[in-house]
Amino acid sequence: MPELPEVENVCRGLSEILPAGLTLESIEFRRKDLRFKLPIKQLIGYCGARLILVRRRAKFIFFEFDRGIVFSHLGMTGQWRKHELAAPFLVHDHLVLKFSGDLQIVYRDPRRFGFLDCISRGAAPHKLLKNLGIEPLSEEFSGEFLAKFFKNKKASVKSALLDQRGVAGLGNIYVCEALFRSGIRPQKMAKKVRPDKLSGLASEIKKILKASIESGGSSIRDYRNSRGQAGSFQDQHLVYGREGQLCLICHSLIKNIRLSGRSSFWCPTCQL
DNA sequence: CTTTAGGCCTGACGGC
DNA sequence: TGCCGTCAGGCCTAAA
Repeated sequence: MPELPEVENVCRGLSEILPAGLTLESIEFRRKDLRFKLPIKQLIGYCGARLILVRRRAKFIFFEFDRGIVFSHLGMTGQWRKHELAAPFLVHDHLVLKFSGDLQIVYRDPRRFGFLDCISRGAAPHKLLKNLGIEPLSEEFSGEFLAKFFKNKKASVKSALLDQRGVAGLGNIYVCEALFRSGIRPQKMAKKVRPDKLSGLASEIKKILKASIESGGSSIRDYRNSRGQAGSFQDQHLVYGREGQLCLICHSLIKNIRLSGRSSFWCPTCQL
């Protein structure tokens, strides 16, 4: 569900709800597993810890504490929401983090593709984090970076961009949109994309991510920020979810092909 | 090393 | 109304 702009919005919202310096007082486990079994003992070890900040890395949310990091991935349908003290729980409310000052946040996730884990001080790099690629909004992400990453890659440019080991944080929506806006067919072999198109691709990726963050992300179905609000960037999608409709640039019919199991929307005229 | 298929889950939707 | 198949913003794992 949530890609980089959505996760960024969740982190910003959580930072407002949870000011630095709060103490994590307890964790309520309403079930023992999400996508993976929860490391309950280790997580309980964070009770009493002071929160330093909440930030995003790729599509992960990092709760940084004085004694280590608790991190969360939202999968397809995960949400972190502020939870009022006496409020009832909903069926898919799985975890509650209870902080000092009666501030609580709840993790809700119908499909349970999300998960929560932690990395304690001095521990080996976590296997789910150690292969993460660079941030697309960083300085080092550029056409030259893509040229290096795409070199010798026989996979489609679409799959290559979804590979979190290269650029970390993109998902299906923003890859479809960025490829359209830079005029590249999703099914084109990564290594065969003309090098002069790669700086355009990198800059369209940055542009679209920033614009989406500003719009509060894309809410296709489930996504809500930590205050329960939907984003509005779906109104600016040019191809995603528009199969069979007219291209807004050239009026061709937008197509949808499956690439490595994912729907890929594109315009046969605008994308070469 | 690479790429692909299957699997994890629930819920919404369309066709019959 | 209800049942069934399909699909969904992610990504790990095993297999080829």
